[in-house]
Amino acid sequence: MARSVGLTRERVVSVAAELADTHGLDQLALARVAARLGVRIPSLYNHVDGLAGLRRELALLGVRRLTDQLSRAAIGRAGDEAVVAIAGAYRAFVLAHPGLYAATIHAPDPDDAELHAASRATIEVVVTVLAHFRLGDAGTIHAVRGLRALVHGFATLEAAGGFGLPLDRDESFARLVRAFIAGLHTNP
Amino acid sequence: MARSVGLTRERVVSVAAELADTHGLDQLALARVAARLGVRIPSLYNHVDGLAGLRRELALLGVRRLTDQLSRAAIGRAGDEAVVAIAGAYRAFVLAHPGLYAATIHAPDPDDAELHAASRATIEVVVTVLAHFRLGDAGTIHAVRGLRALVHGFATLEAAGGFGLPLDRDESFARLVRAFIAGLHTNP
DNA sequence: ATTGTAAACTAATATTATTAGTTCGTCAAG
DNA sequence: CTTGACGAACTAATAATATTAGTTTACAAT
Repeated sequence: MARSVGLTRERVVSVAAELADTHGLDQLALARVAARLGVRIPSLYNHVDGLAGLRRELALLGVRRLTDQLSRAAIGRAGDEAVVAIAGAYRAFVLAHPGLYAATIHAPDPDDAELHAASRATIEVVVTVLAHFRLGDAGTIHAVRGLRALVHGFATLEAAGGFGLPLDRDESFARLVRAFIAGLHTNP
Repeated sequence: MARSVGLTRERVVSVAAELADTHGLDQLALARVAARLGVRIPSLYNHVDGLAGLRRELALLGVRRLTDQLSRAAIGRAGDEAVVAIAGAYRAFVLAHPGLYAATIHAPDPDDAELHAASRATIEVVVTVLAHFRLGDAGTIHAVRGLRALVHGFATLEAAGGFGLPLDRDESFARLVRAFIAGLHTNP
């Protein structure tokens, strides 16, 4: 029996992310992760601090990947176009990785500096994009909150199957983002 | 030992709703419900179909209470004022009953006619309020989705502690809703 | 009085997470 | 080479949970 099977924290977290995306974050269990890796449950504790620790790792991974996607979407764009791009990228990320994204939402440990820094990096991207609208410090924060709320709300409802009627969801989303952008221009 | 302790489905669901609101829906366990009611776990099965059934009951209760709150908020109001009112009522409901509200989100059983009817009733209130803007059939649905996404997103992020900075959240919300309403007037 | 029903129970099973302690390669120091 | 420390994965045990099966008993209707 191979004593070392090449388990690493990266592999454990990666498999967990896959499972969370396909079966839902609330269905994530160490038992499934271990089974998928061909390993007994306690072995996971050598790489990850239990289920809570694993979920924290997922949150960190999710925030970082989201930041990455938003940054890429904003490259070479500015103003309205950049807002549309990051909104679309955010929505696409939630739909592609619903479990990983869900992990990023739950209120983090206030003492977790690493996770807080990662979250701030995400906000930073949006702040940068919205800075071009010259809304002032407070105005920019209000706008960041609004944009995030709107995209988060749309994407999570969509991922949860919350839009029953057979009407084009892309169109609904585009209209919502357009309306928000219009508001950015008319605000004091 | 009293053989009948006066347990009813209503009491079970009511206690569960309380626990879900205070400790989070994901922390809801039959063990806690039973303990709170001074009863053994299996006794709950006489009134509720296991944990899954209990969560379904919570979803139904949540949707109905939400519809009730939205309806009340819209009474005697129309146009912009009505939109502001139901948006505020929706947000207040999520903040006051985060667990109950969370239960209403998870994708329901497609065969659950009762739950679907209740959901449709909620949508109906919003449709009625937005009908005054004369957006057409499709336009109204897009607007309903947008409003719901925006309020859902803001309130759930807020409830999850997602807005770190010490800037007035009421103001952020008011601006977002105003921008949305402005969009309703300018859209084709 | 009797009998049926329903509510609550005990007991048993399965799944999960967690901790403690064990085994056994591997690798580096002597 | 040998040896000894370390780490990765293990077994075993414990606790919490949900669920099901089968049992008891109060109460109400006949």
